[in-house]
Amino acid sequence: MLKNMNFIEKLRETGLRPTKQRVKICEILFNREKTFHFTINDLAKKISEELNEKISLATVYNTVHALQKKGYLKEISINSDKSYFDTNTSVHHHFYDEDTHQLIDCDENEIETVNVKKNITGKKINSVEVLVRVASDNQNQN
Amino acid sequence: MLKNMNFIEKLRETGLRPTKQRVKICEILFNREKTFHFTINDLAKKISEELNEKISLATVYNTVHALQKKGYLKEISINSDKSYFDTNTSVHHHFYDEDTHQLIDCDENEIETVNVKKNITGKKINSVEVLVRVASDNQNQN
DNA sequence: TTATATATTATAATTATTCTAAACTGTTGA
DNA sequence: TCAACAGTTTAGAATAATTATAATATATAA
Repeated sequence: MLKNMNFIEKLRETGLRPTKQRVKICEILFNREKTFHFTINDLAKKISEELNEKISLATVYNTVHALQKKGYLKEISINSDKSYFDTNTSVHHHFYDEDTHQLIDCDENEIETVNVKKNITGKKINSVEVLVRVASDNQNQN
Repeated sequence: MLKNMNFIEKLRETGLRPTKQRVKICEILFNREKTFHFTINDLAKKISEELNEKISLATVYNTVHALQKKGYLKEISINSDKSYFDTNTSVHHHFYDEDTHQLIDCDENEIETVNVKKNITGKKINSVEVLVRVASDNQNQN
């Protein structure tokens, strides 16, 4: 999805009814310049900040999963304890800052194409993704 | 840790009291040829199969986390819904079979060294790991 | 052997997520 | 326009995974 898109039309095209909750969630997720990495909790917090009427947590889960299933959101696994979603749904690589727990997208040219030599018979490769974990260079860290 | 190691001594050296629960868990985890990928659930099940007396689930969590903190186990994130541990603690790459939910270690030579060009000021790279997702090549899959 | 710190245990508490069933809303077509 | 229907939202219950608690047990050092 894209910034300033007509979300009502886009949702309808996608086969999702454009309810006011869904439209609002789409505005929060996709009306921005940069990709957005978030947990359900982050999103719920943002909704309650930006909205007068609240959206039920169950609806937030439903909508995020619906958007994911339709290919507008992608789940990223970093920790087992948190489920991150990414508005950038292309196959791409990430930096993960272990100090701030921030996730940063890599541009295509920032990591060279990964050469996979192994082959598993009867299986095709769906994706090849790199996670680069970084942390403070400071020696005095804990 | 290594197969057929004296776990009592090894635990003591590591600064962990060699209780009979910990020794038993080490035997299950490390007395094997190949690396072991498991969830806490897998491990708890294996314990109850191989052992007459049971080990409390809290102890299983405590022990796995203690071994992880000491560097004998490594956590692998694939899905948010399951927490996998790996007895291979080196930086290495994985194949994940999306059909069977099996995790497979890559040998060093099976994926070429990943060339990371991006640099984040003040941060050092802790690890660079690749996850290759594979699935059945069959067209008739769901 | 005894004192002490650490570990285990059952159970309770917490957290994230999913389920449920009733109320509500968007869409279709008469 | 409006009725009917399917899809959606909602609060709250249910579930699952994990962590906390506090009493009991054990390993270790003196």
